[in-house]
Amino acid sequence: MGSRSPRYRSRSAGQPELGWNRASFDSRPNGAGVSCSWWMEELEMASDNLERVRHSLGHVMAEAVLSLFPEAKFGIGPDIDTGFYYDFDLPRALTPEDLAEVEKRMRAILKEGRRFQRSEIPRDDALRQFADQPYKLELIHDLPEDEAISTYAQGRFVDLCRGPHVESTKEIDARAFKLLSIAGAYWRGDEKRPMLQRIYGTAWETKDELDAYLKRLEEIERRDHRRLGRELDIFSVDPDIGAGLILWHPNGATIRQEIERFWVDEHRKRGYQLVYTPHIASERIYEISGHLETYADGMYAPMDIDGQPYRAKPMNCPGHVRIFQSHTRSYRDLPIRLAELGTVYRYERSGTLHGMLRVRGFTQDDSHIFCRPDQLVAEVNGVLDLTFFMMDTFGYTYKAYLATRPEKYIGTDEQWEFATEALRQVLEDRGMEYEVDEGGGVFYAPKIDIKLYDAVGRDWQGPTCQVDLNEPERFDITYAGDDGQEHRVIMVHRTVLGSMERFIGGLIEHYAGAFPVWLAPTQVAVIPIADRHVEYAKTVADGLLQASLRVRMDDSGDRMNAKIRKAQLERIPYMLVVGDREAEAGAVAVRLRSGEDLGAMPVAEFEEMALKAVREKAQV
RNA sequence: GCCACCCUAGCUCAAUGGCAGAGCAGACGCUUCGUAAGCGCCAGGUUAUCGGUUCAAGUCCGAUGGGUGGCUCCA
Repeated sequence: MGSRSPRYRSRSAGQPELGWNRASFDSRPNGAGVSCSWWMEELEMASDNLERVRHSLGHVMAEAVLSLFPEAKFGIGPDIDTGFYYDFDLPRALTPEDLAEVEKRMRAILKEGRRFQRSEIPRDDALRQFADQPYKLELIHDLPEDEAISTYAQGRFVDLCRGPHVESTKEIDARAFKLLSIAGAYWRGDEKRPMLQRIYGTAWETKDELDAYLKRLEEIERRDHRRLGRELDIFSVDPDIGAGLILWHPNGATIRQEIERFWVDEHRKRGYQLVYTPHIASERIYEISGHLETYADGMYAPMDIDGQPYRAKPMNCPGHVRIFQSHTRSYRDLPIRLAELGTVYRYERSGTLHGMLRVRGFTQDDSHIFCRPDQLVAEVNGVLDLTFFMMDTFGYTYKAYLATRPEKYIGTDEQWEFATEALRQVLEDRGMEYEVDEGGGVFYAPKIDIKLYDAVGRDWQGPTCQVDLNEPERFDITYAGDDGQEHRVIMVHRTVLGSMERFIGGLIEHYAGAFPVWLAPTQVAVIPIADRHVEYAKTVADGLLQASLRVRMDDSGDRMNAKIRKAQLERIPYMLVVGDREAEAGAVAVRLRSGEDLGAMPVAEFEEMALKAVREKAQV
């Protein structure tokens, strides 16, 4: 693909973008019983009133902080999806104890039943009134000359603010908010400017809603892929290997191999050709591609090979382009779809690294489709077919966005028009609901982005499909048309999973560690009740192993109950308990990780059932 | 990278500046058990690393590495 990767909105960044969810959560580790997302609706229903409550609480918090720190300087304090925050410049760092004290003072203020009073004041008065508040002064200076400047007063405390607010603090349920965390935040998001201290709070209409939200945060913590990754022995990160570099343990490697196998099969079926490209390349290729110009910050320093600078590969596209260009291509050859599970290395600032979700080396499921203009619509359609098929398989729901030309862009208006319309046509023809993300494209490409919603209703940046307007020019990629002339190739970049690291990290949370049978590192645990059953258990396990099931037989000295508990904690889909009765009958007693007891059945019957679940990639 | 905080056994956590401990996991022994933890015993540590203050540092100070929550940025 081109010089910039698709925009990703990290769900791990910022306060979790979560709404309140009615679904009750099962605290057991298999995560059974978590139902899907009402939360989006809940968010949309979040009334104007709730926004006013949240914003008003921001002011109340500001007053509480001021009473604690008379020298406090104020930044901004808006309401957000789940509450509010306010940025302060304070003489010292805040501690968790301060948070408790601020919260206490807020409750006292709420109790007083303050009225919020709006005033519109002349600019000069505003400048005078906030003379000792440099950040507020800056905000005032940036307001248009003709715009009225308004302030809100709640008793003695006055803040520059557009509003609106509740009438009185009596409208706020003092039990329905909570201060959550302290974080650094640059003034106006600019890292060259001072770093302020931000206090995040969450606020709801009622205490029940607050409790539901806090419970939801706990559920999300239980699903955290870093925690489950360690507990389920899926991956680790070792400081001596390096931050942001993932070690895939056998369990993680099994999951990854199954997904990669699935991915390879589906791509072959759909006419993709698989390729491999090297992990390092001469700098020359990145001069041609333009990455050295536009992506240098994301690339590692050059290494010297025989006096020539080489770089770790940050993108797969140049290699794919060169494979395409290794022959002259005729219009009859197109489309050519090159795909690679291509490992790339990109510099990420240390503070942004996060488990498997944000790393410095990762494997993209990358593909570049080289086609003629008249093939573009069909190709994009094919990409979406594949995309939705795979996302359905993993049980994600999704929403499509058409991202159009941004302010800064390269290429001609005609190119943008052509490419954007092709994408739009595909979405229209499919009768899909989609939103237009005006100006949300990358500088070299319009694109279709798919946002995924997981089992607890969180959104993730998912598949993306871009019509690259940069590299065909830079590399001068052409084919011979039926007129014997050279024509410019259309190049589609697309990824379905994104990267194996991020996708599987997300899957861990989506499934809460309880992978469907086809992905489960161990699919079957055979549990002999007493030592005399071990021999029979071995026979059963061997048989299933020969049938290509991933089986483990537990011949430890533990009691059956303990063996079951261990298997449960590992989220093993099937537990086969074998005792005298089963050995006698050539049967196994099947327990599912949901706790359901299917009773005894012949081994052959179980084998068939399990293989069917694998084959169908059943969501159990 | 920046701000704040954190780093004690594989994991989760104790220990006023004064003898480094527990539970789980692990090894071993006993128990042979019918759907989520049987009992006992043993082992496990240069308290992330390096340096400093102190009679004495897990504890106080500094640096480095790593992590957490954010900011910024992204697959």
